[in-house]
Amino acid sequence: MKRTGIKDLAKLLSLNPSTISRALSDHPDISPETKSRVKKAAIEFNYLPNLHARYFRQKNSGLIALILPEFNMFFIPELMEGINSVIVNSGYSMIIFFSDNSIEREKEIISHCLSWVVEGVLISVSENTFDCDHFYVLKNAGIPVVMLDKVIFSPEFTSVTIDDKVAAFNGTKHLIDNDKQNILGIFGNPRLEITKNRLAGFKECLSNHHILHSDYDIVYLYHDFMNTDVLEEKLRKTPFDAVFFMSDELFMTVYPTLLKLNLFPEKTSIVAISDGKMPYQIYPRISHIKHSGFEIGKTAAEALLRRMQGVSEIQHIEIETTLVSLESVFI
Amino acid sequence: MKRTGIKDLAKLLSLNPSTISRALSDHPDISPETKSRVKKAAIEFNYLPNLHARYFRQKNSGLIALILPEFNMFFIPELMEGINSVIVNSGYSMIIFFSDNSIEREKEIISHCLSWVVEGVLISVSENTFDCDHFYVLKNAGIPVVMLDKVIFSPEFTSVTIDDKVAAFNGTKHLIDNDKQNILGIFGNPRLEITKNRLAGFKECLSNHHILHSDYDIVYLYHDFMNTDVLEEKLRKTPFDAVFFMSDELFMTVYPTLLKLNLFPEKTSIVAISDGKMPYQIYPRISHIKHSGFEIGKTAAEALLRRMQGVSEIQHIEIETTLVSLESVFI
DNA sequence: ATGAAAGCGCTAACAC
DNA sequence: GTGTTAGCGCTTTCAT
Repeated sequence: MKRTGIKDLAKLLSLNPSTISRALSDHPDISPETKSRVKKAAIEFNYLPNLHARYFRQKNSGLIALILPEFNMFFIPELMEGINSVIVNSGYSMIIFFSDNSIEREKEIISHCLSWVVEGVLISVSENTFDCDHFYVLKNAGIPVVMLDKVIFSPEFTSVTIDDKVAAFNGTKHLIDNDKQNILGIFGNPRLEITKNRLAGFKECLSNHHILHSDYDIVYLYHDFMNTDVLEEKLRKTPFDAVFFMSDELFMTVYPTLLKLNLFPEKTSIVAISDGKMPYQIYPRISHIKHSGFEIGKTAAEALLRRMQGVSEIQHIEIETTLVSLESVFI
Repeated sequence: MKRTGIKDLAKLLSLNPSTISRALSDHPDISPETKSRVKKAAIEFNYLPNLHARYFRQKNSGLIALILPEFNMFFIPELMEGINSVIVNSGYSMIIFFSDNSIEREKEIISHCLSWVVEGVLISVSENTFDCDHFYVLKNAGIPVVMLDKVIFSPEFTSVTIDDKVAAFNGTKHLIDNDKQNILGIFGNPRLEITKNRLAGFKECLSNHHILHSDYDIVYLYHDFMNTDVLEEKLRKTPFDAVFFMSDELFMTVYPTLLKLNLFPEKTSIVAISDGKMPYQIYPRISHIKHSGFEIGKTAAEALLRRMQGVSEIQHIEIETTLVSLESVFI
């Protein structure tokens, strides 16, 4: 069964296709009576616009691309929910790609976005992305880009993150306030902006409290450097009384080791920067610096829509985090 | 800067647009030399096809729609990863929608899919969807539909789930095998196929082991019936020695209550049907029936591609689950 | 092996 | 307030 198009409606109502088109899009020129006739017929004959034809003609696409590096269970769903909450009523649809943490894949996807004539791009960059060079094709094509969560700072592109440095500072401070002195910091890929900033907050807090380097240590765990054996060795040898995790994922990676060594909860206090779900899924619950994936997604999508509407200022937006202190530092 | 189109390349190489088009798509008529000239120029001048124009002309779209009911952190990322793993090399792109568990939203989205001329639909139905009537517009338009995870059984549409009944049976059996007799079953929306089947497996196992109704109980927790107070009352009054959860989400909802009442881990054994991540995020770990969201997504996407390629048989595929027994029933 | 020309469904500039 | 017409970028039939 062939689907009804504007032409078909035009024939049925003895009107010109352009009149149908205008009536359906509430063009002021068209008389109310014609409009209602057309709309009635459209419903009766199940008319649905062909968006490819429309967007092709209009030289846009109604599409917003979301590019994600991976399938992170802690963050992605909330992030997407936030994005969706603003996109759903904007008339845009969301086309989604996964870069699998590969910069090459990321470049391919960006080409694909151009082929799709997307009108805006939300991207959380891959672990192996260290500059924004490959975004310029988008910029040059007039397609706004907003980075979120995993970002590269650049004066040319808007980004939305949490207040990484403050978050790490406050988390570390919470440990110190609870009389912890030997602190182990667990961080991700040190080349990422997100890691640099959280690390800076961590270190600044320690130095503000006159905690010397001999009394803290840092381990980087990421990708091909998931060497938990080394970490285990370290945990066995050094009597850390607290561990700071820069993320949920890292905590979850190390958590089994902490249990295995009987360090948690008795001997070691823990603080993590977290989306606020994980801390309630373990026992005992842990204090954490709560950040909201939903807020990041929402804010980024709003910023993108603004840029798509022509607002040209580049911003770096930081979403505030809050300390959630559960009874004691580790309960 | 105007983007290079086929016409531009044609002018540059003094060839006809149609020759360019054919060369780029490796048409056998075109001479190898012409092909390489064209391809070289395409790269040099950053030619990227306009997919709207192409698909519009070809009367298809290169799009597969994914319709999800909600943002479930336990399942969605794995599911998407499975789907993505097959779609990524198929030349199709994924356009994603969330129904927010509303049947009206679901219908709107289906219209939208038609407007987008999507070539296939993967759908996990909303909690308020009880039949497949609204899928017929897709079927009539020749667009294959594959349901996954949350499905409605229908002879007209393919579906992919886990072996719900067997999974629930085996989970329950594991509790009984560990000498548990007073079992509480926690289930979701009883109108959903998924709940019916898991419930059937649960009950069948109990009846096979001659456990009478006085020795087990069932609580439904879903959506607007998240009455954990009632559940807490029940847990307080009845000395259950085991709880069966039909899903990760339900477990996570009730887990705090179990801790609060000091029932877990000493007094109560737990089994859940789970994606296999959650059990390692709590302490102590729990035995579970492991199902793979990745497998479901992958299998559903494969089935969809097959149907898109013209294979017409409707199937109901069940993905096998396995019991993961952790040391004892609750460790 | 290449060119010419039509047309996918829709919108918008221009008539009247 | 409605009709006429052209054309978005691409593919494809038909012609050469």
